Amino acid sequence: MHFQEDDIPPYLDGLNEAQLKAVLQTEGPVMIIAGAGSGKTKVLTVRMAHLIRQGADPFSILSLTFTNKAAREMRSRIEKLVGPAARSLWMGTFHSIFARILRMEADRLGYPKNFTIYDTDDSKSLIKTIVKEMGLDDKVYKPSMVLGRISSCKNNLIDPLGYAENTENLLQDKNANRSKFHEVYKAYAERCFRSGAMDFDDILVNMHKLLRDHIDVCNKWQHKFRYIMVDEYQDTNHVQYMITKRLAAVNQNIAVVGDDAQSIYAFRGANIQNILNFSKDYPEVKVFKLEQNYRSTQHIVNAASSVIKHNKKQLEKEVWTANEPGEKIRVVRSITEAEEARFVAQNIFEEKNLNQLPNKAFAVLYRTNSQSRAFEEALRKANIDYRIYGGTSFYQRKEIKDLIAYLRLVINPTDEEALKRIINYPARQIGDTTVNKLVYLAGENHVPVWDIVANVRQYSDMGSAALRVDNFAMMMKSFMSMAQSHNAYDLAMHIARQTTLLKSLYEDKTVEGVSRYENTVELLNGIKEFVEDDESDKEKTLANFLEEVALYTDDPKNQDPERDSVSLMTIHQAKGLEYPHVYVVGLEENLFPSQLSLSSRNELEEERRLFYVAITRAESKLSLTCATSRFRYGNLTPCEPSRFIEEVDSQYLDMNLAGLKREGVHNRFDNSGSSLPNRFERSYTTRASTLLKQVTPPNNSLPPVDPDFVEGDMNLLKVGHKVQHQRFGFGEVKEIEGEGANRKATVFFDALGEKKLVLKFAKMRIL
DNA sequence: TACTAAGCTCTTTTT
DNA sequence: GAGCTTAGTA
Repeated sequence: MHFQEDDIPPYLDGLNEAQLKAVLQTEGPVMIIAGAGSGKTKVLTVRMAHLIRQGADPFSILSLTFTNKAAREMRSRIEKLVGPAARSLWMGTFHSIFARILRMEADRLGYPKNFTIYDTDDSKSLIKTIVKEMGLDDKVYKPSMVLGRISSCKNNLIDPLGYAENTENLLQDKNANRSKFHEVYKAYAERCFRSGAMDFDDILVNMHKLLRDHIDVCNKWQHKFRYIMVDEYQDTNHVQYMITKRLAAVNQNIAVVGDDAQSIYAFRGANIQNILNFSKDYPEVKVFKLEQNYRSTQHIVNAASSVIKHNKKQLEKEVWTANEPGEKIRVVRSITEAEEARFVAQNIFEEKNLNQLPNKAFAVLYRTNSQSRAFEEALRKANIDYRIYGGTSFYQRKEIKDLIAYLRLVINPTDEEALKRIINYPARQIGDTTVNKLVYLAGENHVPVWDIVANVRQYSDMGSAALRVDNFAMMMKSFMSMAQSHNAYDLAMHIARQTTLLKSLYEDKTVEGVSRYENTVELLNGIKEFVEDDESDKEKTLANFLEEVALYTDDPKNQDPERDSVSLMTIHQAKGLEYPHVYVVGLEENLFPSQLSLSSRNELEEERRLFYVAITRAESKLSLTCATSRFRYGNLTPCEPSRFIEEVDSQYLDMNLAGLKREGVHNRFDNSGSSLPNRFERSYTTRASTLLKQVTPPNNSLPPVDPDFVEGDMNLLKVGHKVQHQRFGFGEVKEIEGEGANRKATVFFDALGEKKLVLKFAKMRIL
């Protein structure tokens, strides 16, 4: 299709040549290799808008993404282009789209329509139960390890039978002293099926099975989806690859978008070969390369290229930008993570005021979720609003999972994990002994545990416990019948009241108790909103709500676009996002690159791609920060700067800005052997009044804390006292100054080695 | 069966 | 440090 100059529809305005070509090539297989910041999302959304404008039925367009955030972003952008028609698109994550299809076709696979989706906790709990039942050593068969192996089997479409038939697998397991693994896998699969439950991987595996084994169903969906688009194709794993290939087999209109330099999900089975081999699968493929970066300054783009070129495996690609050179990348090294966080918070504060920027212009990116703490604290103290993505989400909280377990059981009584969670919560005198018996009977009779619970007396030889189990069953049955006639909110509220869940949380006036109560109320409000939401065309059933809870793992509180806050997230979550100012923090060897990633899979290249993703999030200003020591597992450990800092071409780096210790960064490269540079003899000050919270009861190796000291009277602290500080470990008081609550102690901490770190601190315990 | 204190283990990224 | 398990007690 060709347009005259003045003929170009307005929605195609502002596309460069490569982007326009990629948009207009709507038929046949298309591969778009899109460098970071090259307008990939723009191309995808405009392409969909273009299809719709050309008369394609939105219901015939399937667009798959990896994260909910990406799906949401894309939906809102398309809505701006084509209006409400965007709602009819089949757009979402692999998991949410396939779950939707599987619900329609569940009977074909022998699953109930209301099948449950097990989250990682459910899966691990089930594995733990199975390992216990089989009498295996739970030190060898650790739930996370077992689940990890099961997951990678599923991602490669190896079922329990196929696994057990492969002698190589069995030999490998035997050598690793886990020869029963295949039996655990088999039991796990059977148990999930019996519970009417799919785990995350099952959603993919079963989707594949559905298309493979049911030709009529496969045919239906193949014809339905005339156009298929896959975002982040470099992150697809084998089963995802097989599904999309099959779905596209009839129309062959498949467009994949990706960047091999941003492949960061090998740990969950992503196969970079999928994108590298795309042209082999579709010889007539049209390839478009988007190489102009519109997002970042020259310094950032060039720095990113200078790092990624250390990787061997990559597609040919030259990312460039016409943007300003911009500022150099700042490198900052602090003493501890707390100081690192304070630096970032203060820097955000200054930049904000200097350049009149909103909070949402800033993002702090880290390798692991646990690193968020220090930054939360620093930002809170600086009075800067922030939001944390990921980590323990709202739906992972105990009180939320408890109430949701009731709802899950109502919808799908065969859900074993939900049943086990609540059968004795709140306590109703049904202990482990009874529960184990029920589960055992279920296994004996090859029925779901609920069947036993609902008919205890038929199976019962358990005396008075039977009465209590029966009462529980009666209560659940009343909820189930109520579900027929009431909406999700009324039912949830009824359950929360009837089970005294709400009341007991309300009566708990501890800080945690209050927050648990508030969370539960919030969940109820969330259900109410879901029920009353007219926007979405989805049915307002409880089953749909539970599906959202299981698959939309991001915190609903984080989705308010109006809220002006600094974003804190892992680099994985930052994929596809961009911010004017970015701080990539915790750049220390063994943390980023991660020790585990290097030792278990030797994935330095993937870690480097992750670093590449991190720095290409920044539009104009980028800071790389690290600490010289960090508390890990409760111990203060020295840290070396990440090798990735070294890999950035130094002409793009500014090592002399605020707080930078150039010689600090150089220390590692000097081979001086010491990880703590001399210049860290400096002082810290904290008010004595913060002490109270920090005094903890003595353990057996320490004498009791002086009660007067607990009262906050610093006068008892004398030179020579041995103290313990929560961050810096053990040390000795060298000097005392000031009076009362303002009294300061200068302490030398031995944890920091020969190099003395002098602190003025009151947050400590006397030994 | 329920509750508490002490002891042990594991630390990555996501749907 | 946190989360979980175990042992001991009510």
